[in-house]
Amino acid sequence: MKKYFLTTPIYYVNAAPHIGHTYTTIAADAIKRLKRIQGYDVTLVTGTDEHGQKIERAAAAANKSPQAFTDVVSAEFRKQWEDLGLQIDAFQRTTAPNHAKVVQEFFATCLKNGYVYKNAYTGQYCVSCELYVTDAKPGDNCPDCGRPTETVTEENFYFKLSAFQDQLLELHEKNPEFLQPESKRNEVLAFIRQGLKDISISRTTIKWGIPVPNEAPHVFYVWFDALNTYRSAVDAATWPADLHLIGKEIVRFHAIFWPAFLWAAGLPLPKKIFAHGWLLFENDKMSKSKGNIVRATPIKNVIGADALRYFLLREIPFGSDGSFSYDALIGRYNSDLANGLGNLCSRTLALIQQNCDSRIPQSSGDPEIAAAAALAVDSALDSYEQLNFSKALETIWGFIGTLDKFIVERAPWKLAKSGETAKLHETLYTAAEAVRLITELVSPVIPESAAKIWAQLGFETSLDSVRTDDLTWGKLPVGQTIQNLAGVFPRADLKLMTEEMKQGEAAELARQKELLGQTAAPAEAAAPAAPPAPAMAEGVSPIAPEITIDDFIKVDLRVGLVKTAEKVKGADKLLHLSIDIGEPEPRSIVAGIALAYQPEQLVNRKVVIVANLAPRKLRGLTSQGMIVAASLEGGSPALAAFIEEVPVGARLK
RNA sequence: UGCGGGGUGGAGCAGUCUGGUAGCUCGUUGGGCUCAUAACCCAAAGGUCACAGGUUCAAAUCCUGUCCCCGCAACCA
Repeated sequence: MKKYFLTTPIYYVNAAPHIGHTYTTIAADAIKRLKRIQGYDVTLVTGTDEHGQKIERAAAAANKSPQAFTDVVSAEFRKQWEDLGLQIDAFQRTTAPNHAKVVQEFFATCLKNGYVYKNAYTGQYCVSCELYVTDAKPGDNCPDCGRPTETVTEENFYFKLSAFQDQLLELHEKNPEFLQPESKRNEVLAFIRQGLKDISISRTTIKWGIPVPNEAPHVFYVWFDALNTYRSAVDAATWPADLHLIGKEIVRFHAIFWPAFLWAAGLPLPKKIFAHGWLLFENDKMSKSKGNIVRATPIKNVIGADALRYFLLREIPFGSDGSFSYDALIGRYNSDLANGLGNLCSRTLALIQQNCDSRIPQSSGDPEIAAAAALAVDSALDSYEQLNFSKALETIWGFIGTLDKFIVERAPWKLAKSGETAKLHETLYTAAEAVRLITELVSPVIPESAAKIWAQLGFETSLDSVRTDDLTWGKLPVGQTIQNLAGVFPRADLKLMTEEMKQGEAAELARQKELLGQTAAPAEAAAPAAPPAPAMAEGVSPIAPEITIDDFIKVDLRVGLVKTAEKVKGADKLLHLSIDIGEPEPRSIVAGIALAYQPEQLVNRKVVIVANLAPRKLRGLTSQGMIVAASLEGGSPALAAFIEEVPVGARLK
């Protein structure tokens, strides 16, 4: 049998899974089911990426060893997929013993082939991103996360990415199918044309990683380690993958690094990489500060996994960014699943129950509907093949509309009264047979519900055994007895369900926090193999670790009076202030508050500043301190102020 | 200021590559039906396709310019 091997990203476990991870994995599961219908022997791999400094830190914050910490979070991912009924064939962890062996052998081969070398490097390193910042000087901030960089000299192993520049260019130029959607391919081509530099693939500053053989204290750095999970999860014969399903943030690593690594090791490349978009919340990026991160479990508990699957795959064109909201989810559920598919099944089966003694009547069905069905099947399969789920579902639902219309036109309830049995039977057979085809077609997207309808149609076989050949008209056995009629998609009450999901969300958040350890580091987004949206929290951000009074007293907070304020040229967010704190000269302070305050609002206002903060240059201006402000939702600041009169220069403690 | 992505009836989107009747879902209004989950069917209202030029027999679609929105970065000590 033909094989099909697909993967999700290997999720970074510095935080618990949220709906962004779920989106990717659900899509992968749907593709798996689809490929099975097409007759493939399908292997779906997912897993967790568990090494690196961020994990070390998150673990430390939770008072756990890295291994214990990742055990917990990894299990959380695995449990999530089980809860949602996803058909995962292999769940691989980067901490798995066999994985380390695969990575080490992979390295040895690259070394032998001359694509790896050792070199000393001094540069500015961002601890948070675990990345060297090129072109940065000491004191500069990380361009990605904005945190200060540290000057680090390190001996690293390097991978000769530069050696593959032409080959990579050719790969992407000649194989437009290799990376989709096309917009991503263009970005990658542009990136390659800029010129590729060799990349560091080991670290000596990190302990929590796979050791480079005989080269302690070197451990492998994220991508050399994580990407190989796709190989270590399966036996050698299963490689290469037919499809890597990824989020758009990790395109570069999959479309540039990974092919180069594989070439260096003399291994075949994956057939295709597909990057889907971000999942936004009501058109906003999900983020901790906005408190709008959503998790799958509460949604599943309230409205069902299939409702979520259907929503994600129908509402969002695969490859584009999409927007999640409770309103849209429930709206889709009611109009498409309850009123559409659910109601069609309900009326069809009820008619058969009432008029045909619950047996599928003798007929070959209406030829026009049969023809429409064939068209719908072809068109839907075609869209599916392009991973265009939304279009495939749109086509199927168009066919559902055709049937509703057909039933009204035929009015079988009238045929029954007037005794037109032959026509009645033809009508009901047509409806039931169409429902069968629809059920098979939607099964990759809503497997649980499709299986229910399947059983109601009287089938005793598993829906998983359906193949493309079955998708032709007339395969519904005449005389088969329909079973246990019950609504598959009861209508949802918008207000009630939204409320329940929000409550469930709050509870789930609390549970996850508990799981990760109360003071878990607010590990943010940009996690290597993780899709959209930052991790963690909503509402109140976690309280920082405990300090002593001695720690606090180190911070010198003073009351200051704003003397002048002006916008910083060429910067949207910065204001340049001079602030009197009783010193001979007012301080020059640059603050990122221009979006919230006009300069004239601030002059003569009393503010609180951190007076003993190391000076720093921002946009060419020296800032000798920092203004204290509450950080509101969306990141906008509100300056601290006093109700009583306070003298300039007074210290806060 | 760069780099992306957008601006299409009340809402959300498709259509733009490959010019030629502006389409879908939801919502609204009127009617129908009663098998079905207050569902389903029919009909109607509602858009100068952001703006301005240009190419063309013909532009939502191609070209030029402008405006606006969103994300990211530069800059939130």
